[in-house]
Amino acid sequence: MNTTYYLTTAIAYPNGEPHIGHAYEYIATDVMARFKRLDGYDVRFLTGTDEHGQKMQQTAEQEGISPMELATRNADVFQDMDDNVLDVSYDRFIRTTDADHKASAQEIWRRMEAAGDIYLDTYSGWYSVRDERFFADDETHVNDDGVRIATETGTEVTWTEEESYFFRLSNYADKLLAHYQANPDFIAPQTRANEVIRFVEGGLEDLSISRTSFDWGIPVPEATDPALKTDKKHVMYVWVDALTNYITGAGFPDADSELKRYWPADLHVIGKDISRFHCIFWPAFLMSAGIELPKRVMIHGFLNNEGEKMSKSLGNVVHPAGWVERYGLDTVRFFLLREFPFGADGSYSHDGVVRRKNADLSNNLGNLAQRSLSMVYKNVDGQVPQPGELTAQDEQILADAAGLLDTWRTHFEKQDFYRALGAAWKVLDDTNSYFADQEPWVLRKTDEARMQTVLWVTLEVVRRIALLIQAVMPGSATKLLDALGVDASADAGRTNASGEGPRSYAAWDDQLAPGTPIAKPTPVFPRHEEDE
RNA sequence: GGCUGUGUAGCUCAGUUGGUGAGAGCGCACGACUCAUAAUCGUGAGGUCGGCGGUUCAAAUCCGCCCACAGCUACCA
Repeated sequence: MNTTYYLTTAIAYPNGEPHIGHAYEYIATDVMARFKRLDGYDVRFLTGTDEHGQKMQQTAEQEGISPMELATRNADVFQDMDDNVLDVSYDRFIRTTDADHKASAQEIWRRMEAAGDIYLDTYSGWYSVRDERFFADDETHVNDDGVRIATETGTEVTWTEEESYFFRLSNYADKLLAHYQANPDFIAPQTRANEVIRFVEGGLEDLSISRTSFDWGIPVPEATDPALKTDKKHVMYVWVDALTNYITGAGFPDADSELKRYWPADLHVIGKDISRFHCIFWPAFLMSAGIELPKRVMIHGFLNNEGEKMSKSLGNVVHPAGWVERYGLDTVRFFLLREFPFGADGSYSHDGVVRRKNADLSNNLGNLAQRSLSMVYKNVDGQVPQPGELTAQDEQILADAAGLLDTWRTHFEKQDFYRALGAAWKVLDDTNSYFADQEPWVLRKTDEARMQTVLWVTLEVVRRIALLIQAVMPGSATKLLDALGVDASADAGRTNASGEGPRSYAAWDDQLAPGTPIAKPTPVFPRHEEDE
């Protein structure tokens, strides 16, 4: 059995249209999943939607449909984006309304209760009767008439107390800090880890983890401890429910599940807005329930539109489908990972995307493949050339390309797609220099054997690059490998079948065989054309 | 306010434990080539390394202060 690799995206709260920020997270996680599959791991990739909560219930009521109907409609939008727009290779699209998830969430609750970490008390806060929800202190203000109102909705709020179950988060600050210290890669990037650590060092308050004011949620299981009994009907406060999806996806609580081997998760990929929930609440819940902790939480940044936040009011929200239609899926996937470090905020613009597409994809990679394959097609009888004795320059560029897999493995361990791609494109730069320096179009007339060597070396570099970028641009990479005459195997990282065969990383050192037929090449990465 | 971090060529950024005359990519200018998707290759442009002061034989790299910007400062997800 191969080593397992279990990774997840955050589950989306499907109360609106997905935007490019959602796509960013799904694409990055997909690239990670594909890379690991190509590298022979037994991968499980989970994504999905977080469907409970008061807001969903209210929206459904406004629309005159059931919460489940609303949730299904919106979950379908996200799943459709994964399937038909972004080509996300998830293994399961989990919904928090799935039956096995309900059982899972109730079981982790029972275990936290059994650990003595749950008690009954009252939750108090500023409550808006009109909005039927609580507001945090800083979400309210006192208006000119001396009335406290919710800033967001402008409705009056009153100090209200509601029965609620609490989780003894305050007991876990020291344990969490010890865990962070012992596992320096648990939270990345470092700057986010610092924020989390400082926060925990400041002390943790217990957490309200149930509500009675609405019922669109997973029911809190019957208490076993008499002190926890109540007549009121509680549903789980959303974070216990939502976070638990990650273990549901690994078969919890079924001890015999074949999915059990995937836990603990290797990687949770999330946005910076929910780092606290994943780096503090989630590990505390798991510690309480006696479940192993995930190995790493990678926190990515947000995307800005030409330096400005995306917002509906500015009208600059980018929808993934529109981008994919305009630039092409592989360009979008490449751009998002190549343009800025994962973990830092990024800024995108039309010009930026086009620059990457033309300079990196069409010119640097696409044209290198096209010029070398064209020469092979025209001058070597349409088959992979026969290399002769290799010069120091040949050896150098081949060695640089050969080293990329280890470079990628190192960078991917930290989800540093930016540097991984940078390293690959450095080799492409050098290969273009090599090609120009060797002048195979001159050798064609002066030294055909040498020309064949140069072309073979170039094709070998392109083959390795193509193998690597299957993870990032599965469609284009497949075309490239087709053009090189590499036998098809599996599906560019979409499934675990990609871990073997001539297109897997197991075949990294299987050089192109001279004599293999090469078809007449056509450009794999056309330049950007704007239809105006 | 507190905490954390950032501030290096037009743009995006690299710059290990302080030490060859401060770098890359993109964009730009000029030149070369013609196999190739008007692609590619070479050269250049001379940036007080945010500011001031200090430590040192020597600092972008250490210390102090200041300025600017960003993030975090708990229960909407």
